[in-house]
Amino acid sequence: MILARLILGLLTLSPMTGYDLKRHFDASIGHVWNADKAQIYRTLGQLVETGMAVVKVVPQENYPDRKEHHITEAGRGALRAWLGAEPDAEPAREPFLGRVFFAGELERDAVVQLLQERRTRIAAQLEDYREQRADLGDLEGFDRRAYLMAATLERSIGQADSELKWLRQVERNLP
Amino acid sequence: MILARLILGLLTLSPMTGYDLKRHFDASIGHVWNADKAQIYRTLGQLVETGMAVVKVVPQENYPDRKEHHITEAGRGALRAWLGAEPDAEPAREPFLGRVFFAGELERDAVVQLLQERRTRIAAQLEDYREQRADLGDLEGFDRRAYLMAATLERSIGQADSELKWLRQVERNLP
DNA sequence: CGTGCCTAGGCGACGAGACGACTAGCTGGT
DNA sequence: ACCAGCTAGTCGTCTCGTCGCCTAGGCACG
Repeated sequence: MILARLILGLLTLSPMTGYDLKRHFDASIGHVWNADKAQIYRTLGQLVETGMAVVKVVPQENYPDRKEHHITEAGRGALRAWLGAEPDAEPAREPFLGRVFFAGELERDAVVQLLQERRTRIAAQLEDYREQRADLGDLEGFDRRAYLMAATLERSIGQADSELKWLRQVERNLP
Repeated sequence: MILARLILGLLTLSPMTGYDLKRHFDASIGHVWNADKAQIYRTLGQLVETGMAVVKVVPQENYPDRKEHHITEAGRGALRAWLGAEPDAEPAREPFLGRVFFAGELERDAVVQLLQERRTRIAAQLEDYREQRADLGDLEGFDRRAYLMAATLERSIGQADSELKWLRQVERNLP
């Protein structure tokens, strides 16, 4: 369900093919959600079936035809309804914390290694986010739409940043 | 897969029934992972099939029999192997950020409301985590096992805390 | 006396997501 | 000349997780 909403959201930016969508998931909203391409195409099919989007085939030279998916008024309505609706509870799912929770089973060295590997991983991610953020420039003068999109990136940055601090602290104090 | 590991981890603390496990998921590791009870029972079945755990039926007076699941040596080995293994990439999945990302479709007031609702939600969660944390007391003198478990809770607290800060900032600066 | 909740466990169906394979023409590099 | 990679899309299978419903005895409340 959520994937359908995110796709509708992306279609408000511009009409897209499944392929275009996949690239957006890998790039612009990769820090929020990621999707399997098979899943994307299936969901696009459902959106068309339920009248949320319509397909326009655009032939190209030297490349496969583009099946452009355009959002319909019904689709826009459904998107707005979702955005304004009661958010349903998000169950916690933090695989890494799961490891840490039971890492007492390991030797101390192994725990330290676990934490350090995570640290390099998150640091790399943070670096990536910061680059994306830098590409956006100063938020002053952004309209609400652009501001909110950039804000989600800042949240991901803040998140990575606070995890790094936590990791360092745990490493320092680990008995 | 991950659920199997978490269950094995819990079984190292003490033998448990599916029912016991469900309560642990709702309480102690609720901030890390949550699981459907049907899923728990199914996974327990698999663990027994693959020799990771064995069942001991304990009759009770006035209550249904307890099917206690005890972790085996093979189970302990599998758990340690998992804890030490390469963590696989965790795709980002933040439904709320998904909303915010496209919230530009809404009126300004509706966005503010969205942010505020989230804020009360997270604040309540934070309160809950803080209570759990207070129940644990001072970390000084904890062994590694207990320290790491408490550390995951602190991570969840830090996470909620940094989200609250972000929410306030976004509300303030929202164009 | 009935209603609802607690303990304990189970079943079946469904949707979401992950993974891999396959088609097909064009482009760029060695 | 050949292999790799990009654009674009399709299919099938599998696992994971969710949801709802069911059994069944004991307990407390009103």
